[in-house]
Order: sequence, then structure tokens, then C-alpha cells
Amino acid sequence: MPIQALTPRRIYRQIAEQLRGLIRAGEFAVGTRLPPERDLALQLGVSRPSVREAVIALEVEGLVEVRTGSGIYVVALEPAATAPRVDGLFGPFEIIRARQLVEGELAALAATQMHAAQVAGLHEAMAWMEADVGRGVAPIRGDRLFHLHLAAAADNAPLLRTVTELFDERNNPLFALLGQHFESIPVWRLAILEHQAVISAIVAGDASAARAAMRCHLQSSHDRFAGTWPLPAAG
Amino acid sequence: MPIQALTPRRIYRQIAEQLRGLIRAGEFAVGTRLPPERDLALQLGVSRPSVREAVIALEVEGLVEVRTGSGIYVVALEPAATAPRVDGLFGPFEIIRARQLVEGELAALAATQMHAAQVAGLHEAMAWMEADVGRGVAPIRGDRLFHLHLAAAADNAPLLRTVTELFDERNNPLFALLGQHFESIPVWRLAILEHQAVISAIVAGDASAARAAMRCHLQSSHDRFAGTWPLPAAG
DNA sequence: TTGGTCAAGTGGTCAGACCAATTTAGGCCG
DNA sequence: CGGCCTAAATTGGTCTGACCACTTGACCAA
Repeated sequence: MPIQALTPRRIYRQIAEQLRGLIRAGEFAVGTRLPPERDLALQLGVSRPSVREAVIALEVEGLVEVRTGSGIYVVALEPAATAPRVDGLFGPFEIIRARQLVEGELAALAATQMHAAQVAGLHEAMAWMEADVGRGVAPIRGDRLFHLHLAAAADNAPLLRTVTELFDERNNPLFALLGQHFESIPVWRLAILEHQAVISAIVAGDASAARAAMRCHLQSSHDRFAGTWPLPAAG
Repeated sequence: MPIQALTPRRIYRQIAEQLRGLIRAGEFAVGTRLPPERDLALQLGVSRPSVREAVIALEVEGLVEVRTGSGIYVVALEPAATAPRVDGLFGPFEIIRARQLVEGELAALAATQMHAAQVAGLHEAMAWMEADVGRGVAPIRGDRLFHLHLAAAADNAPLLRTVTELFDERNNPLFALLGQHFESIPVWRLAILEHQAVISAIVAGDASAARAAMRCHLQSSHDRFAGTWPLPAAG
């Protein structure tokens, strides 16, 4: 057991902690008024400045609201309670929808600002895909390369990370549930054509077309997944 | 335009705001000691209790650390609190640009499919922002709640996670480097107006306007960070 | 060098007072 | 009786001055 800092806790912290406890315990209900500073000081056996310091701490924390000439009022509790939370695994379909939104815009962006060298990266990715398909292998590497190169065109690290994370959700167990059937070679050939449509729109500098092509590609991907959904008897 | 309370802000808030600005501006470097309370009181023309109240506010906010008998020290902002990033930091500007792309589309989506109950969540977030600004506190919680509720309207967990991650990059040390402008209350009031513009477009069901309003809001945020925003005088 | 003492500096707390805003009680007038 | 206005009581806002406890660094002695 390492030595405990043993800091003599300051009065205002002790008072604030006690008041915080009373508020959370419901002793002081939301909206009600706390006793006057002078009374609190008297009851707690401390001076009024110390009570004031504690009240200011609670005020900064957002637990109470001080109204001049009126009193100290308990304010509604943490908003974090109502903040939407996300946890657990993502479903394949919502991931694809998310990619439609993000990568659709990225494709549009790429059409207006992508450099020739970066377009070469897209073609390189396509070459990988075609080679793999030619060998009868699912061209995941080339697919990933394509989408990441496209995201890189935005020259924005956070977006690149987002696209990477979303793509790599492929390794998600839920994806594995229905990925078997759709990874057939003919289907992959279609995917290659869809990718090429995106590239064409980009080299043409047509942002709208690029966005549409990317969304269409991912929509097709979505449909392929949906079409192979096992549809078990209400498990 | 609602009447601006024009309440003579409490002394301790004014002092805290000023000290906060000096700290963010680097006038008081991290790790260094602030002038003694007595000196600060003298220089600011206020009493020592008022200075103490301001210091306690900054202490609760985590900006300074008070060491009994020694002094008041500027504390280093710890990124480990909520954002455990190991793989390199993102810059504030690229994060904002990423948010423009993602959240702009989310706003457009919300305009076409957001339910009344979800809009209520946005208003709740605004109420939190206004309450915090009224108390002279940076309304980060309400701001976060707003953007998260908006993202939640898309009913897409991966996108919600993305927006959450991007927003919480605020705790990124690089953000703290430029936070001086956006910490001031007048600037936050402008941010509230920008949020309200987004809400208006959403309730009107105007997708284009919602997208534009959100991008405009984040662009303003970007500009404020970039320092192109005029500081309200008395600096 | 080591250890202790001492004094100055600094935050921690207290007491009392006065001011300003709000709330409340009471009285005036309709 | 009821509404309105005024004045007193209540309550937070701030100031002054004081004293205590802790930290720090200098100085001195073993």
C-alpha cells in the first residue's frame, strides 16, 4: 500500500461534498432553495466565506444556481443521462449506410480536388482487385485500398481514420454471418465495374456523379448483403 | 432577439474569465505560479475573497492547482481523462473539416426525417447551453448534447460513434493550444445563434438549409479557432 | 555535509460590516 | 374587499482586516 497523499482537505471541499450528497440524495429536491448561506455556515460550524466558496464550486459544476437576493437553487441533474449512447456491435446494414453518407461526400470532394498521382492510386487498387478476382480470390485488399485511397484524397486524417474503421468493421462477427454467399466471383466483377464508375466520375471532375456512383456502389453492396440474409425462422 | 439580461456579472466570474484568458494566451505558462492572491487582488482592484472565489472556480474547472502555503499553479491539461489517443494527434482544423462533411450531411438528413421527440432533445441541449452561458460557464455539455442528438436522429450507431469521437477530440491537447478565443462568453452566444439556425432549418424540413447552417456553424467555429474572429475589446 | 531553526511568503479561515437585489408584509386608495 | 405601492425583512455580493497553518529558503550549528 503506497503512502496516501494525506492532504488536509480544505473546508470548501468538505462542504461542497456534503451539499452534493444531500442534493443527490434528494434531501434538497430539484428546484427547491437551499438554506441561506448564513444558516448553512451556522449549521456547519464554518464561516460564511467558506460556504460561499463551496457554493461557487457547486455552481461551476452546474449543480446549483445562485440568484442574487433570492437564494441558492438546486438545478436539474446532469444532461449526460439523456445523451444518446452507443455500445455493442454494429450491424452490417447501418455500417453500409454510414459509409454511403461519408464516402459519398468524399467521392464528390475527390472529383473536385483529387490529383493525378492520387488517381493513380485508385487504378493501382483496381489492378489488385482484378488480379485477385482473376485468381478466384475475394479482392478484399484491393477493395480496401480503393476506399482508403479515395478517403486520403480529402487530405484529412480524421476522415481517413473514420473510413478505415468503418471498412474494417468487415471483421465484425455480424458481417461474417452473412458474408459467405455474396463473395462469389461474378458479384465481385460487378463491384469492380461500380468502382470504375466512381473513378470515371472523378477523372471527369463531376462531383455529383461521383457522389451518386459511390452511393450506388455501396447501395448495391447493401442489396447483395440483404439478398443473402439467411432469414432464419424467428430465432 | 430576446433582451440580453445585461446583469452586472459577478466579480468572481470576471476575474475567472480574465485569468482563464491569460492562461490560454500563455501569459501564465503551464507549470508556472500565478501571482499571490493578495497581489492579484491589488492589481485587479478587488478584494482577496473575490480573487479566491475566482481561483476556486478555475480549480474546479481543472485549470489551476492550489498548493497550500506555496501558490497557485497552472496545471497541464491531461488528455487521458476522456480521450485515450495513442496513434498521433489530429489537428483542430482537420477535425472541424471532417465534422463539416459528416455533420453537414447529418443535418440534411435530420431535416427530412427527424421526429418531434428528437427535436425536443435539440431544444433541451440549447437550454443547457443558454443556462451555462448565463452562468458564465463554457457550455460544452450542451454543445456536445446538441451535436450528439442531431447525429442520433440518423438512427445509425456507427455515425453516432463517429460524431462522438470527433467531438471529443476537443480534449485533444492541440485544441487547448488555441482555445483562447472560443472560451469567451460573447462568442458562445454567437454559437448558440448558429445552433438555432440549424434547428430552424430542420423543423422547416429544409435539407439544403440545414446542411448549409451546420457547415456554416462549424466554419465559424473553424474561423474562431484560426483567430480570424475579433476579440471583444477590453483584451 | 547534514541537520535543525527561524523568518518570510502564501494560502486557509474567520469575523463583522455594508451594499444591492429580491421578496414579503403592510397600509393606502379605489 | 381587492389591487397597488411602499417600506421593511431577507438574502446574496463584496469588502476590510485579522490570525492561523503550511511551504520555502536562508542561515546556523554539529
